[in-house]
Formats: sequence, structure tokens, C-alpha cells
Amino acid sequence: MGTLTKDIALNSASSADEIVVRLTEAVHEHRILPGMKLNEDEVGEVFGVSRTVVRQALRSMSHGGLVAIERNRGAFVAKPSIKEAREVFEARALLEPQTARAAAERATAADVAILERHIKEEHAALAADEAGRALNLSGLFHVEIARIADQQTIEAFIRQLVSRSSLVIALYWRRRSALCESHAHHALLDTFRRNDPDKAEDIMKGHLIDLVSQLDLRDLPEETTSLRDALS
Amino acid sequence: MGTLTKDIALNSASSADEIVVRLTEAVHEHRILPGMKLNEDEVGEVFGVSRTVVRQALRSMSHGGLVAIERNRGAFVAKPSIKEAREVFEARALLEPQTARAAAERATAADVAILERHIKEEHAALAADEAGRALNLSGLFHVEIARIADQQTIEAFIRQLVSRSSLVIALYWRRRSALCESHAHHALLDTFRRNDPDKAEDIMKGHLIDLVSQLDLRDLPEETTSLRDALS
DNA sequence: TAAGCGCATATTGTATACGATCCTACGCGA
DNA sequence: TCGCGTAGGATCGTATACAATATGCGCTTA
Repeated sequence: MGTLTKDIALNSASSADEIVVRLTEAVHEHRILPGMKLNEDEVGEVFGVSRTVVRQALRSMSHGGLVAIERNRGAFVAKPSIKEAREVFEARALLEPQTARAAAERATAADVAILERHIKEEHAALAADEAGRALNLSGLFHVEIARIADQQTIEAFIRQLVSRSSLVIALYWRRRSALCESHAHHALLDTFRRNDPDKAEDIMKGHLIDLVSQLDLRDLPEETTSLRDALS
Repeated sequence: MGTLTKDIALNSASSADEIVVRLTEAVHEHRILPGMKLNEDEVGEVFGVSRTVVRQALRSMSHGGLVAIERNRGAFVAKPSIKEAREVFEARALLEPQTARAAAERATAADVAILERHIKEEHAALAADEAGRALNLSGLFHVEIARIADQQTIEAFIRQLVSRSSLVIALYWRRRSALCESHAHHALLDTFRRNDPDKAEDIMKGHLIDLVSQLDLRDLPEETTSLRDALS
């Protein structure tokens, strides 16, 4: 009941979108890990639909970078390379500070209340030892900021980048269990309460840098490049 | 032969992707206009494939914002609202100047040569009175910059934003025929030759502002908001 | 004549069937 | 025993068939 799950209801999402939402959530919560095969028949059986619909869903997710589709081989949860991981956070560094600034200018009491609930739920999830759910909520916090900034286009980008960040964290997070309990979200919330755009921008910039610094992005564990690439 | 058409060849794109490319190009060249219905049977007949493949293609394009799909009603070329038009250029303003800077730092002689060919082809298209093709090439110039910056993630975003910009231009461009012959692209090219990041960033920022200033984004012609929205 | 209702048609949504491709495991020969 | 080739199964790609929904036209009626 208290969950922040958005059931859109109006405009009746197609069943494919339903599957996208469910699968995406599972990936965000690290219940489905990078590299895992997403068999069409299997997914279809779980959700009680035909492969037609499953394929729609998987193709959708492939556009968000959450799923990689290899022709005649099927769909896999994406495994971002280190380069891609860096790119994701570089893109976020371009988009989010400015967006946080705009959100701080526009934030109303209602917006602040929503963000407060987000943080509260995140803490509750951590307390309940549901690290995956906490991580998901932590990402939604960033998406919510774009919504407050009233920038749907940027919101869509950030949503995608947060998704991929979740994969990056699954692959490259340093400390196995310790989660980003960083008080950055609290600090951001405070700037929204005070409508302090300058500070909001600063904090967001720093927050993203902090996140990257907790990743292990040394080049060593990079997958061996494919033969095809090596010979071309 | 001289065309810059990228045929990817390796990893054999599926036939759905082929249709996406062809349709996207048609939209970019304003041979298919915003609001036009994209009938599945019709498209399938043109490309000689079944509706299955067409539907894949249309759903792909809907993720890029080029096509709007309404349940049980079909696919239409998107008609960006004025708000969306503003958002597109605000997003570009966040992404592209910094990307141009990075590109200016990295640009090699080969990169410069490619951009030169781009500009040359664009002029040729204008001379041949193919305004649509010129517009398309002008957009690809921006995408190419992201490639030079070696930022695939941002490149994908810019590609999408350029697409939607093409729709915005079709809807809101002031001067009917006069095309952005602005010398901004030449100036950018020059900063790449000289590897001058600061200037590249500045010029790109100004170029985007120029583009927006040539649009007619007054709120008046806004579509009447849907009944559903009005009542919710 | 205009408004309202209902059916007929066109179009989309989903499931199923069939063909193509890839992966694996087994057998054969050196 | 190792390597290669091939056959089988599993899985994906595409086409087709059927069901659900929306749209437009004509008929009826006041």
C-alpha cells in the first residue's frame, strides 16, 4: 500500500509493457543478473502470454540498454563494459546537476513530501535487508527529480541511465554488501525544501562523482575482445 | 557512391532494423510528415514483409520518439508539442556543447575529413534543391561529433534528439524555404582542425541557441489538450 | 432534417505454425 | 585418445490465422 509503485492505469498499458515493467524491476533489484539468458518460452510461460508479446517486451528493453539481443541467439541481460560504465556516468554528469537545479527552483511542498517518502521507503528496505529494493528506490529518487524539473525528455534519458547504472553496480561495485547510504539524497532533499538551486546542482555533481568513485573500473577485468573485432 | 550511408554489414541487421532505417530517413527528409498514419499492412507491402516485422519496426521507432503508437489505433509519425520541442533543445543544450569540446580534443585528420565530406554533401544537396536530404545530413553532422568524442551512450541520445528536432523543424520552422545555411558547422569544423575545445564548446552552445531562435514556439497554435487530460 | 443507434468493415492485438539457425553431443576414424 | 564431421534438439525469425477493438456509414425516428 505504501509502495511507490506507479500503476499508470489510464491508457491501459499493453501486456508487453507490463512485462517490461516487471522484468526491469527484477533487474534493478538484482534478482536477475547481467548476462542471464532470457528465454522467450520461459518468460512467456511465467507471464502467461505468447512469445509474440515476450519478444515485443525484450526488444523494448534492448532499446533501453537493459537487454542485449543477439540475432538467432536470443536475449540476455546486458553486461555493460567498463567503457560503457564510464559513459553512463559521464552522461549522468551532464544531465543531472542541471536538472537538479531546475527541480530545486520548482519543487513544491508536495514534491518534497514525495521525495521524503522515497527516502523513508529506501531506509525501510535497507532495514528489512532488501538491498535490491533499496537500490531500486535510490535510483527512482533521481528519476523523480527529473519529473519535478518538468523535463520529460530528460527524465526518459535519466531513467535509462539509472537502469544501466544498476547493471554497472551489479558488476563493478567495490564493497560487496555496504550500500550507498550516502546522505547525499538527504542533502538534496534539503536544497529542495529551501529552493536552493546552486546548492542542489553542486550536491548532485558531487553525488555522482562519489558514486563513480565507489566502482572498480580498472581496465584489467575487461572481457577479452571478440575475435571478429580483433581481425577487422 | 559518395554517400555517407552507413551500411553496417557485420552483425547482419534484422529486416526490422532495415525498415527503421528507411522510415527514419524518410521522416528526416520530410517526405513523411508529422501526424501521418503508418498503416501496418501498407508499410509491410512496401517493404515486402509481414506485419510481424513492421510492428517490430514501428515499436522501435516509438522508443525513439519518432512514432507515436495508440493502442488499437495504430502508429503515427509523432507530432511534438511545443513543450516537447523546447525540451528537446534543452536536452541538446546540456549534452552537445560538452560533447563538442571532447570531440575537439580528440579529433584527428581523418575525423576532420569525414566532417568536411558531410558539409560538402550537404551543400550539394542544397544546390540540387533536395532540402530534406540537406537537413538530414545537417543532423548527422551533430551525431558524427558525438562519435568523434567516442561517447556511444551520448551519441545514441543525440541521435534521438536530432531525430525529434527534425520533426520539430517540420512543424515550427519559421521561414518556409530558407534553410539553416548557418556557418556554424564550418566554424565547428575549424575548431576541430585546430583542436580548440573551448571554442568548440562555445560555438556549439551558440549554434543550438540560434536553431531554437529560428523556431516559432509561441504557445498559441498548441493543440487542444485531450479530453481525457482535461477531465483527470 | 438532424440526432441516435447498430451493423459492417477495416485495422490492430495476440496466438500459433512453420522454416531457419545455432549449439551440443555423439560417433567415427586416425 | 583426440579431432572432426554430422545429426539431433533447442531456440529464434517470420508468416499466417484468428480474436478484439475502433471507425464510419446508413438506417430509423422524432
